[in-house]
Amino acid sequence: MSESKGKFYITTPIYYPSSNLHIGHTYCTVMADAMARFKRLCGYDVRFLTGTDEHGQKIQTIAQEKGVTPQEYVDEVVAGIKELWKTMEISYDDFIRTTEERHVKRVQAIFMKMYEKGDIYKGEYEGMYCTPCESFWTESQLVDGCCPDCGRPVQKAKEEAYFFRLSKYQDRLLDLFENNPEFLQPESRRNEMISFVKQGLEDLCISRSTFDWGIPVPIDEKHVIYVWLDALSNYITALGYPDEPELYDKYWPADFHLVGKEIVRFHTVIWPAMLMSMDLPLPKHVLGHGWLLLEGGKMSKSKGNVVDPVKLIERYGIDALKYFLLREYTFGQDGVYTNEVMLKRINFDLANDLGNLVSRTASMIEKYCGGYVPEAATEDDTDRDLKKIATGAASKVEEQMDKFAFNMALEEIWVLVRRANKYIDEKMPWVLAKDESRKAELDTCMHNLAESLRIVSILISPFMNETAQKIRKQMGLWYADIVWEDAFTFDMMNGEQVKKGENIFPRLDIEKELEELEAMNGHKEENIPLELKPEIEFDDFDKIDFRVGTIESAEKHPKADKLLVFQVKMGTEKRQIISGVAEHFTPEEMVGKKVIVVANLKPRKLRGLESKGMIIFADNGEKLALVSTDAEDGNSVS
RNA sequence: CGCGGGGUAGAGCAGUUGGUAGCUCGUCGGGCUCAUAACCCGGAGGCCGGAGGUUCAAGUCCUCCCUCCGCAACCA
Repeated sequence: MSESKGKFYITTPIYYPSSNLHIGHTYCTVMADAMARFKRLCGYDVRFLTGTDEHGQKIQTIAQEKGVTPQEYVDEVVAGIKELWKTMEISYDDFIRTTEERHVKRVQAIFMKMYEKGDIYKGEYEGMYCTPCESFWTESQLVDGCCPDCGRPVQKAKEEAYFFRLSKYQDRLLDLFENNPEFLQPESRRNEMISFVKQGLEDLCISRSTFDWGIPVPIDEKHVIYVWLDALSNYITALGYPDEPELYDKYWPADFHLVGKEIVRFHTVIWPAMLMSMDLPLPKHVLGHGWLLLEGGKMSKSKGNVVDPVKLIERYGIDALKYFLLREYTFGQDGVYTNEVMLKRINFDLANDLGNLVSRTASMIEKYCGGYVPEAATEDDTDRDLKKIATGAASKVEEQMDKFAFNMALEEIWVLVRRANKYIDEKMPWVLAKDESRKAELDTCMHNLAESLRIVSILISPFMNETAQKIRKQMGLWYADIVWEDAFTFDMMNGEQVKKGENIFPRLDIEKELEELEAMNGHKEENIPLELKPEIEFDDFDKIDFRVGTIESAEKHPKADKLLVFQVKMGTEKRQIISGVAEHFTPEEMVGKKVIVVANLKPRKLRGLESKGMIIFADNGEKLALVSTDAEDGNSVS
């Protein structure tokens, strides 16, 4: 019985169930899971938390569109997420949902703590308001100057709201970043946050009254608490803070918050400030990991290029996917996902190196030793070298895992796998087997290979539990639990019955798999309804006056990279229209083109220049295309 | 002068505190036959984005420039 080396509390973000999760989410969760399993194996008292962030306007809106209650909607999505984690053997200790009673009441308690501290005050929130939707929007959320939901115009409006004195903690936050370089990694993110805080922090609006799918503000039931305040609290409400603090006392502060780079700001500015306000200890580390990108750029649902982890798991197994994600990418940096990269990893590392090693070892022990692991009887330099690498691997893995360098940790294990393959070639057991006088050497060789695989099975178990078990089964180690310390010791095996089984990772025909994966993506069902904005009346449409225009000249906006300034002729009238298309078109190629213009759009200034109207473009989510016509300019379009 | 990160062999990437430039894949040649056409060895292939500077010594430190990518601003 090994005594605990201390506690280890690790978290993933709680995911927003506005749609199904994609491979980017599983990437983060797989890393957290691997770390949790590793620490448990090393003897830490681990707590691994994940969950879902279920409040907010977006959820409410989606539920409305689907004609269900928000609760019904999130229940369904969350069931799917839990199912996915089960399939992936994610070993979380707790799964928190922000709609759970335990969370709701504790967030209210947290709000009151901050309120009593004097850090929350009532003020006025000013923004763009859409009356029919009862929604506030920021300038940047507006689509064509109108409500992004219903497309109707918005007005400036004020409403009562509660604010958190974030500005008060500016200096302490800066101090945190500058004096505790360990707090936020990687360093590039830390630099970003330092400059962000230096720009000055404004107080944060932490209540909303335009929708009600959230946790009510305890002192004012008309308001619900801002989703980020709600969501960030999960890391301590799940531990029972403040009313049942047993787990809290044991595990807080968190050792690691694992988060995506897009939410680093919330976890390293708002969250610590909240904790400071409550006089609670801060998390020890926040790690911002990178994104998995596709060749075209970011993964997003609207582009329809989301990689579905479930399909990959069904086809290649959970361990292959986990191995690939952890081995291929460097923590903290973005990585590019392609099917080909994944297939190559699986084939070269898992099938060729590890799978084949297990296969050849098992079959030789069966063939040369009657299926039982013999004792070592001799030792030469080659044997010593193998043993050295085998027994030294565990501490190298520990070293890399301390840095969250999953890819390097796995690489260290594969140094051993490759060494063992090489060992076979050096020893040439098939030659030894033909010479009765060299039986001792042959035994040693088989013994050492079995030992190497025993150690490999321990080392990979946090990353690929299923595979570890398969190897142990074939090596006759079914009777023993996996114990980390055993990875430091050689010569533990003697007489185990080896039984060659199925190939643990069958070799893939990459060309063929690529085609089939491609086909799976291409074979979308026919006639899937598009995701559209809410239906409009003919009257709404009729309000728009489309006209044909000829672009007479075009130039870059002097003060903005993304804008082009066009002079457009529409029949008798010439006017200036600005479009955010500089990334897609050069000014030169636009001159002379005939385009469709929304001619009666309210004029607006863009970075100092007036734009009267808007030019229509087609957008596939990635690239814009001209919507052109050969009609005469000035013609109306309807 | 908004903030930040990159540019290293055909591709994808490592290169800690400055000391002979590495890994995986591909490619060419060889070995082996226990094994999943797998495994092992060897070769070719780099002005480490460019130009200056510091140093006995620079991929690594400093300055400037070119270029790509995020964020921010902005996309009527």
